[in-house]
Amino acid sequence: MTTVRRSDATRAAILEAARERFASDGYERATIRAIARDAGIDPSMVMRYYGNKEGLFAAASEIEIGLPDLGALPARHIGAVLVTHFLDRWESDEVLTAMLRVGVTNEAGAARVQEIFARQVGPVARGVCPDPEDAPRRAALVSSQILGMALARYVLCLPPAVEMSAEEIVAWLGPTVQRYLTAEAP
Amino acid sequence: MTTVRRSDATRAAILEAARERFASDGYERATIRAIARDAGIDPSMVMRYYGNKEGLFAAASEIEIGLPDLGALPARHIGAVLVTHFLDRWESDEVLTAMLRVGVTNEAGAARVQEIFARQVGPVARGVCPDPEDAPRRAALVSSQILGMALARYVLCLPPAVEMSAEEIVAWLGPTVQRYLTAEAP
DNA sequence: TAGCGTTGCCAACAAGCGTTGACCAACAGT
DNA sequence: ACTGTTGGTCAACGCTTGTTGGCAACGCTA
Repeated sequence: MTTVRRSDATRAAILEAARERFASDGYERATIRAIARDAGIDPSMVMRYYGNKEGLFAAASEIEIGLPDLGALPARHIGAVLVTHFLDRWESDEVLTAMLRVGVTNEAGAARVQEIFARQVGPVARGVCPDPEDAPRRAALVSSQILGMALARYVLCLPPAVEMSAEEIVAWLGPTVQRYLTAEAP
Repeated sequence: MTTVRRSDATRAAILEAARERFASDGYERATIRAIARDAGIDPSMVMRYYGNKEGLFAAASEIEIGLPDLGALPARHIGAVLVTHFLDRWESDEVLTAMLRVGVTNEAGAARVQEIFARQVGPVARGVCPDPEDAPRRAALVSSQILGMALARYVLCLPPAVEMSAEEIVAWLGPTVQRYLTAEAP
């Protein structure tokens, strides 16, 4: 049983501020002081509730991607569905952007990205690709394209990538992902 | 006329150490003190020769991608050629990895990545895509796939991406890039 | 109303950062 | 041999960082 503590609001405020700062500044430049200021409390509270900076990041990047029911969908459209879903997920909050930014300079962050993508797109690949043995390869290819678009659109902000509509991106990347998943090995 | 200074060796040592540190640690964690230690000199020399940390990074990321003669090649294989070339370039030294790592947390670094990719794959796209007006979009799509693979392989180090051979990667990504460049808009 | 755990602020710590200026040794030109 | 320039070190500066411990106010329970 998990009782409701009086400090739950503060804890949530800290997490929200942390996610924003990690997403926009990366791990090193997102200082505990700035996060505490955003949350309207003292820096020492962050330490009390999350131990240290690493613990704070671990808590802030605790998420569920929540891929939809993969098996029920027609295997023909799996590429477009995957791209759509990740695009939605990326734009719904800042957690994924934070993870990507942190993953580039921080060991724990990289592990987090690795784990999430392996656990989320790995099974999908295993389900639909011709030879289950190279499912990891397929998953990595898919991840490279999805992470690359996220990098270009949300982190580096290449103007054409930012201006494209979600539909356009799905129309372009969908077939790529589809091929990475279902085509015969070249 | 550029005379040869006695300190050129030191300057070069600093640049090499800086590129290594920026590539493996990112902008913030690559400290001037550590770079100077690697180069075997005093931190103050770095300041004397490059002004400040930003100047050092600017000097360390001064590179030429040097795309081969794009027009002379058959437009049918442009995708594979592009992927091969970038893969080579990425593995030949640490400058591109450094730029990618820094570009994620540093404003100037992001601008650098943006500029290099716009100036290098932009013209290629303008030369081969059906409608020159959406060449920037094509270039951004190509960049997203190439940067994404670099991210997965050299920064995040997803195991399958690291283990794939260069030929395999070209065989998979080549057609993608080819399609982004030459296919009719979907 | 007394006691106690919780919530929060404040002040400070040690360490590390980028950066600066004074100072010394070796060289080059006259 | 004298002098100005260059290559380099040393010690320190002001500042920010993550982190810590003490202390005041609050709310609950008896």
